[in-house]
Amino acid sequence: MPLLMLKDLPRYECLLKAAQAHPELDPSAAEVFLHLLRSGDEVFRVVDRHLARHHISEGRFGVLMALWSSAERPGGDGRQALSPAELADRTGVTRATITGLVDTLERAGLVARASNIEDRRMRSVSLTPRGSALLREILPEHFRRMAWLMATLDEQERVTLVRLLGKVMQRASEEGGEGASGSSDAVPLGAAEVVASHSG
Amino acid sequence: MPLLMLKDLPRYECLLKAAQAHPELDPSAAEVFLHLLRSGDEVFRVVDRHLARHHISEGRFGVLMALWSSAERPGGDGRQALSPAELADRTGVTRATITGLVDTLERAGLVARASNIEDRRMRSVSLTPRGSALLREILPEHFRRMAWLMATLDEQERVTLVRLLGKVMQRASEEGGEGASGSSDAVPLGAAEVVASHSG
DNA sequence: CCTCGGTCGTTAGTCTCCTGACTATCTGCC
DNA sequence: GGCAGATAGTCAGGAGACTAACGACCGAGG
Repeated sequence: MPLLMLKDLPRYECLLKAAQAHPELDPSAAEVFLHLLRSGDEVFRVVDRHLARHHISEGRFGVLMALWSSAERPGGDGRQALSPAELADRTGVTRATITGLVDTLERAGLVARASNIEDRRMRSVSLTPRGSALLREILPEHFRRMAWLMATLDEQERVTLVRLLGKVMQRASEEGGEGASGSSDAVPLGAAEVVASHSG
Repeated sequence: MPLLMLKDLPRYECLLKAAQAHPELDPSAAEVFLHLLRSGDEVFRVVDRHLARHHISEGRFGVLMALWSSAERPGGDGRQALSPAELADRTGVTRATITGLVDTLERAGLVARASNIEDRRMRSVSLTPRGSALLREILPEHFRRMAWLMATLDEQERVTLVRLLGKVMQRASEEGGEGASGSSDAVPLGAAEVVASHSG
């Protein structure tokens, strides 16, 4: 995931200049867009550097966290078992990817697979004691890094940031059916109108 | 890059509950962190779906944009040539990765390599007419999508968002030497103190 | 001249993740 | 009972990114 458009963000004046040649370009929108991608990437790297020291990749961590958070639920303390399909759903990757991730984690002794008697297609994945131990070792520092990163923001700023990001995020995901409906190459929805009304 | 921790963000109450068991966990920091990564990912997907229709990946697009933005500079109109090392620097990937990306782009006829007479180690990469044409075809929709995504935010909100993201981004990148200096497994800087003063 | 350190682009090998196709299994309808 | 369709997990192949190492080349020093 390391790599986002241009490394050093263009100055705003450059965006303004580019907008003259490209009427579709909304300079302030572009600025937000670039800042968002860039800061997400930067923040990700900070925690990824930590996880990498334990040979945990983003994907692996996602699986471990999914199992962990399901174990923290009201039920029993050690009953954390999810099917690969559940894991795929919660981590947002395909089932095929989960197979590979679980393979690696299983080889490392961090998770275990078990068969399901009732439905023989299904398998359940659960944290081993070693997997739990690793998480207990990793998470404190992981949490510390999140807190450290956000320490520049006061509570009010955090609330604002979450609210604004939420608006953008919803906008981005609501357009999920764009590839299936609108299709080939045109503007997904009424995007052209929105832009026109905004820039004109 | 699609995949970020847990797909559906935990509710704030869950974070509060988890914080009881893990004193290092700052709930509001974690919420910002998760929103940031998640929204960055979501936003990225929106533009990536568009680029993918033209068989342009994130990395390829980065190279094209670097060449394009260097061509838009004060100099001549068609003189857009950068060395692979320059491209690596601007897009934030290694020179080895650039070799692969340029290979693909060259095979597709979008860029061309040329030798440098003065320094025979160097080669210059430039957009072909076909590459320029593709960009002219792609960019309007690309810009429209950025504008559409941000259309939920008014100018004031955009300014605020850029400012807050800037603070986090700077924080994240200033810690760049963290792996080299602090090293193996401990807290990078005075992170523990920051957290303590924040949560206590 | 010519060697030495540094830089350039490339190659080789590895890793993660994705897409698409495949096999095994369950379920509902005849 | 037996077959169609959906579903679960896996396999195969590919793209992108990294590190480590290489051969080619420049520039400064003896």
